[in-house]
Amino acid sequence: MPTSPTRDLIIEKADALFYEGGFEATSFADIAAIVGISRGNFYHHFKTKDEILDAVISRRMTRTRATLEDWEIEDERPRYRILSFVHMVIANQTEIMAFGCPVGTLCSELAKLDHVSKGRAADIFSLFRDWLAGQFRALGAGDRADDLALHILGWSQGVAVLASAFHDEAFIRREVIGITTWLDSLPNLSHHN
Amino acid sequence: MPTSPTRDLIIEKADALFYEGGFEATSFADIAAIVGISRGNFYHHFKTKDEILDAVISRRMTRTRATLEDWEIEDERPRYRILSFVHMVIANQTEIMAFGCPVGTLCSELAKLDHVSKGRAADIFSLFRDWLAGQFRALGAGDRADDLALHILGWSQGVAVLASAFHDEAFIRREVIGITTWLDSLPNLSHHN
DNA sequence: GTCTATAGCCGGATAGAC
DNA sequence: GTCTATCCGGCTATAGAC
Repeated sequence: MPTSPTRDLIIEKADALFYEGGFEATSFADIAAIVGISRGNFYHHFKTKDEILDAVISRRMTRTRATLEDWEIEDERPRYRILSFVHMVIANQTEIMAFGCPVGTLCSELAKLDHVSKGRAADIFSLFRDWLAGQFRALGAGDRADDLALHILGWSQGVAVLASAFHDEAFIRREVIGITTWLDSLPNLSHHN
Repeated sequence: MPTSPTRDLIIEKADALFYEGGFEATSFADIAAIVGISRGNFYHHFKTKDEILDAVISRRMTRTRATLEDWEIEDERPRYRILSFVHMVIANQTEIMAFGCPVGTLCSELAKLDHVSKGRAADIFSLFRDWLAGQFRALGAGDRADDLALHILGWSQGVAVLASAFHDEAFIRREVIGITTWLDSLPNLSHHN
């Protein structure tokens, strides 16, 4: 896969525009205008709009992996690693209240479009899911680890959807406290990690 | 507001198409084709696409109110009324796994489009929210009633998002059991209603 | 690698006959 | 109330000059 500064800039700007305005509603002209190139030049880098989407998803996958690694480096205790995930909804609350979760809303849109890349979008969710399951396993959750991972992933998605619909910061904070309490109350898991 | 069989049919079909394919991705031609009328005739009933969206949201509001009334008639015990809400995600699991929640996905899309009707879409959520809060008040939740309503609404939204991303029926069932258990474990609430 | 110009299509919206 | 015909604009995508 070729790489160039212009290409990278296109992907970066497209990523933001797809998040803020949706994939379908974002046109080549929109991206070209923000990047500062002509529409014609665009096609030197990407032949179709789907190719850009693919590159955007790949970018998000790479960045997600990097974030997960950062969280692992920041704290070796699984409980705090999981809380790093949970606190994302507070760290990004302004964007979430405006545009929802970038992963959840992309999956929802691509599902309705029945787009070929809808599975790849869900793969971003899987990165979080598998990583969270790993942390729950480290906490001694055993076979329940994946269920717990899915549960906390879904919880955060619900927070994002309602935060966007109601623009309610207090709700976000309450739910984050709720998740933290839930985490500490899990039976048979160590409360000291 | 005028009413006619054709107009009603347009709204009904548009409602389904907006849900299954998204608002923006659904064209006048798509709706006209399914309704069985010409595009020109369309404009006799609706002057703009936004007018159709408005009518669709109104239809959903009306139908939601009717559903809430049905749940009240079916059982006078608040706990079972709340469970009627919760079991929607199982009753509609096929559609939810394919297209997500009709309310949540519409709110997400309109938020990104910064559409004038995004607030009206969120009003559908408010119908559920206020009704649920009423049930929690009847359970003796007092000031916490609205928080609990938002919590369970968000929970169901998270289930819908992940059910659609992962197409996982077992996950839906587990979460419904989880909500039921949570409901029964709420402190200071009667467990017999 | 970047540009201009343009093709070709489909979107929403309108006019006017029947 | 329903139709056909049509306009206009924006969209994706292409061709070809520089």
